[in-house]
Parts: sequence; C-alpha cells; structure tokens
Amino acid sequence: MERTPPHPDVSEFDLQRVLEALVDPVRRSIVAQLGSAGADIACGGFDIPVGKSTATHHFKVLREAGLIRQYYRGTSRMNALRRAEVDQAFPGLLDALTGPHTAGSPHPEPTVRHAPPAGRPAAR
Amino acid sequence: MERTPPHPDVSEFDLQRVLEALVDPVRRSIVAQLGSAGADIACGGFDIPVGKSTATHHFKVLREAGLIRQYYRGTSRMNALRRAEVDQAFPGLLDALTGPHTAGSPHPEPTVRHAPPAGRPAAR
DNA sequence: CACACAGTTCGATCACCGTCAAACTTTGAT
DNA sequence: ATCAAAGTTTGACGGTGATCGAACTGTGTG
Repeated sequence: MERTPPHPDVSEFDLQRVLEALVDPVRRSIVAQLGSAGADIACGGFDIPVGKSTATHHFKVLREAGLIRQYYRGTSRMNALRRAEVDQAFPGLLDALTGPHTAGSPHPEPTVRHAPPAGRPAAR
Repeated sequence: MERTPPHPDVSEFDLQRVLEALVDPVRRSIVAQLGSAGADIACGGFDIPVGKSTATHHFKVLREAGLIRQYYRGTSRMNALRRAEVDQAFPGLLDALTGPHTAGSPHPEPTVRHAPPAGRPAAR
C-alpha cells in the first residue's frame, strides 16, 4: 500500500490553494501548533475540535496545498510544517498568519461558523 | 444625504474576517488593483468579471473587514485601500498577498488598468 | 495469531457564499 | 422636470465545503 501520499513541489504551490487552506480556523490552528511546537506531530497529537474523519480531511487539504509534509512512523502519521518551502513561495505569509501576535485580532474565539458545538449538534 | 457606510476601527480588525475577505480571487484582485494604482477607484472602475450587484457585495465584504474605505464622490462610490491600518494590524499580510509576485499563483495580473484619476480626497 | 490502535474511506447532510436579474434610489446633467 | 448614470437591495439558486458516524484497512504488540 501507499505509504507516502503525494506532495506538491514548491514550483507547484498555488496562492489560491494555500489561502483556501489557511482560511479555515481549524487548519490554521494545525499550522500554528506545528509552528510553535518546532517538531513534527502525529495526526492524533493535535488539539482540534473535530472528529477523526474531519481531521483527515483537513490534513489532506493542508498537504495538497503544500503546507505540510506527511509520513508514516509506525502506525502514526506524522505531520511536518514545510516552512522553508512555503516561505520561499510566499515570503512573509506564514509569519503574518501564524506569527507571534497576529495583532489586532486578540480573539482566541474559534469563530466557529460551521462547526457544531462538540457536544450535541441536536439537529443538522 | 451623505451616505457613509460603517467602517470598523483598527482595533476591531479580525484576522479571520480579513482572510475570508482575501480568499476570494475577485476581492483579492480589487485590493491588488487598489494597491498598484496608488489611487482611489470608483466601484465601476475595476476590472472584475462580475455583475454590479455582485460587485456591491464584494465591496461590502472588503469594507466590513476593514480593508477598504468607501466614500461618495458625486454619483460614484470611491474605494480607498486602508493600507497603513491593515499593515498595522497584520504586518506583512498585504505584501504577502498582493505583493510584487506572489509566486506560484497563476494570476493574469490584468495590466494595471488605470482607473479614472480621481481627485485627492486625502484624509483617512 | 489476535487484538488494539491510528487513521482512511464513504455517504449523507447542512450552511454558507458567490452569482445573477430585476426593481429601486440617489445624484448630477440637460 | 426629465433623463441618465452609478450603485444598492432583494430574492432566488447552485456549488462547494465542513462535518459526522460507521465501516474498513494497515501496523505493531502481547
């Protein structure tokens, strides 16, 4: 079976795709966690408010945009931030989005637009 | 009746909202055109592939995100890029998104269609 | 081997967003 | 006063994407 999923080359990076990936709060959180951790993290090691299947979807979007690199280690799928390559393609973007501050938006609020509260969606 | 729509203050800028505004190619194009023109542009002076009502919608989104400032001038509604304020809230973001190249993004970059040289409303 | 673990695939649902056309409003010019 | 120009408002519509649960697959460990 395929052990390593397809990753785009730096020359294939597309701004539109990268933005569509980073506009989602959950995905931006993943990238931020990878950035501040300074180390690779397994899919299950992130603090995100969604189920496993949804998480898989988010990782796929990030990978296909070129923001992260995925590889297997045992039964775990590890995720690495492709910082150098993203910086090369879009200088300043990551810093502006996951920077230490992102001043002006002191909103820890999830800004949940779609996500039903983890508890009881009740009706959908 | 001097119709001046509501504009958010810099302190109210929200990264999520700004990103949602800039993820749309049409809106990013509007911002890019404003940036490269270096002058304010009337709603009808942009090179965008959508109808008037849709354009109105896009301008509203940009304005509510704090990216542009709108004011009337005769029957025309002028649009000004709030560059300084956006830069203050999110340093590097505009440069990264509408910067010189934005490599990897297949953006035709519509030959700097110079808008009708509006006067100098100054202020902002 | 057998089981638990980590993640993927699939199908369905639901919200939101971008889009348009038509009717309306406001302002400037004739 | 009329007309034209420039946007806005409204209502409808379709597509896309985020989400979930359930079933499934591959991998290491006991």
